[in-house]
Amino acid sequence: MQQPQLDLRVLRYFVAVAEELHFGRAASRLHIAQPSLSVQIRKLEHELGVPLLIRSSRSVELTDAGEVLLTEARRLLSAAKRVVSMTQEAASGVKGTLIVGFQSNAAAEMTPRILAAFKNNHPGVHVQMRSYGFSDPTAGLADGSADVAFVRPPLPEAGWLAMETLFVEPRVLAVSNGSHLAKLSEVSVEQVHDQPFVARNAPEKWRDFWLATQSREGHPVRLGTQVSTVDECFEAILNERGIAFTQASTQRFYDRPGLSFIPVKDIPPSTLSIAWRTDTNDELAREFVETARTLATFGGIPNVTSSFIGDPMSPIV
Amino acid sequence: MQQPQLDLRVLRYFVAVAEELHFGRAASRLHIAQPSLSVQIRKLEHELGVPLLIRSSRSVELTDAGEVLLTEARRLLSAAKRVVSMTQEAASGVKGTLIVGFQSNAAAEMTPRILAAFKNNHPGVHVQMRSYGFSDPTAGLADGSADVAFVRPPLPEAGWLAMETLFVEPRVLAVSNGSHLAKLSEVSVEQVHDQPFVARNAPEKWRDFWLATQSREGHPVRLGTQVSTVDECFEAILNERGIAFTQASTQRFYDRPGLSFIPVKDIPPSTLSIAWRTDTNDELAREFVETARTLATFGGIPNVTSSFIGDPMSPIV
DNA sequence: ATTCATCAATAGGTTGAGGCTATTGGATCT
DNA sequence: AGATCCAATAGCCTCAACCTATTGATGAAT
Repeated sequence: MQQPQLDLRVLRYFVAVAEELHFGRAASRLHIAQPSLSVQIRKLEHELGVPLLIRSSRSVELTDAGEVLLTEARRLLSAAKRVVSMTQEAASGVKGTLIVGFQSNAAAEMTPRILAAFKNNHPGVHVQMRSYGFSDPTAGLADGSADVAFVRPPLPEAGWLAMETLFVEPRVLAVSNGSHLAKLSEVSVEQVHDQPFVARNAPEKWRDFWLATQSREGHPVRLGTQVSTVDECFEAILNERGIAFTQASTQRFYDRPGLSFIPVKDIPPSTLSIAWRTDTNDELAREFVETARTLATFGGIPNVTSSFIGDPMSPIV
Repeated sequence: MQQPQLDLRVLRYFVAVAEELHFGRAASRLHIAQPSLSVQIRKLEHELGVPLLIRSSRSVELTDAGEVLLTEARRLLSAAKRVVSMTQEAASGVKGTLIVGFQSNAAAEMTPRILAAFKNNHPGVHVQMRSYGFSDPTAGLADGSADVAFVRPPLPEAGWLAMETLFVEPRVLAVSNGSHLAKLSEVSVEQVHDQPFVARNAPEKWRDFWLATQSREGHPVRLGTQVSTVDECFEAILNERGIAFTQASTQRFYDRPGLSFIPVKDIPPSTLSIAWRTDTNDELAREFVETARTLATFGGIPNVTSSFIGDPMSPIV
């Protein structure tokens, strides 16, 4: 069976019914007859293969799936409206919108600089940052919900995906202060072979990279809690449900009482890249990448920053 | 004329044409005849009141509006697909998604705590943070693109909007190091009457709050650059295009070489609230608010706490 | 210059999705 | 039991969206 093709009109119908919880009132609000509405809703349920409403001849109520659809339908409908007005605005000269996906601390200290530089060169362009959890290492590129993203390889191979390295930083070990490791000034991977690790709930390749399976010489990993975001990850570590590797910059963004970060001797670093889709030909995305590249090349990462102070951050254009 | 009602099917048609730049090929990809497609696209253009394609008998190309619509249409279509699968998942027991809107530094140091606590109590719920610029002080609540948001009053009055204070913090003055004000350890509003201010590109009430027009005793404001985001704001300040008031926590999140933050004697503080829609009855949003409230009450942040210690910050609603 | 090839637009016919009214049938309240 | 409320069903009708065939415009080739 093929994926059902939603129809916004039907979605509007559904929202009306879900809000009124009464077919008759909803129908009159929509200026159609009640039977037509009943039929449409029934077709919608059939198409989705999911009951959305629990009907009795006395009352109508939403199922759990109905609740979800109500929220999402409203969102989709207002997004649709926005598409219309954005298109109309574009015709009268307004610029566009760029959605920047990221995970955890994005490009660390470089983030605001890149954003500032880009916005400086593109006034009138809306830029929106969106965070993504571990389950999508492409930070929204995969499903098209972001135009450009700060990512950390390895990503799944895909023809439509292009990326460029912005910087590389070491990975460190995050442990709770209660751990006997907390006092060490450095550890090796071997030293933590037997420790339980907090595992990222993510595609295998990416998950394994953060578990550093490559550096364990076949030694199996003891798994602790599964987590989907950085916050959950540190929460788990604080609760002593495991330890984890993370990029060094995390320390500056997520440090909190009870956590220690320890340099690791023999683990490959993490790369922070800027990524985009090659199949969309998005002018704004390209220029964002351009800005990021320039800043990475000449603006450098935190410790290089000082050399950047005398430089008035020359507009890039 | 009423707002045009998009039809996703037509949007798919448009995407096909825009990708192929050829009506015949697009039509065969869509398994319909070329004339039908021509008609539909023409109707779409007419409905939007915007030419999307430049046709000659030899070639087809996109207008600027067409480019925008292509990007947005793709996004909308994949959002629609996601709605379908989310609904279907919901029927088989998976939790939901919560979108948290915010501006600049959200709830400052409290943000990760709230997120961590919420995710801890609701494993399986996807939480996505979305940043918004100054133009929407409701951080996505107004247009339904966020379920719950960290906001800074004053917001426009609206029946569907509810909020609760999480904490209050002083406002400070941000100036470039080059300014003669930079060395002062404190300023009064009167002292900066004649300085040009960076103005937030936002609804009047909000813009005026941040210009502190209330505290200027009728003294008019000299306007500097207009900005839409915090990044732009500080960029403008660095370039000496004006100075600005901002909440104290900004200092800890956006500090960068060249910027100074100065306490202000006689200016009301800024409130950070959690806000949500009352007309959606969103269970997850309610519980997020609950989590935030608990943390604000019992887990307050050290350095901010002092500013509201005397005030038990009675929940509103 | 004339012909040919290509491709979008137009013309005109057909069909089914989505609308309507009238009615049924199940449930609750009196 | 009867009255009332409300969603579902039945059966008809209309028009939007599709089809095929053709036109007309434009660039390339002879």
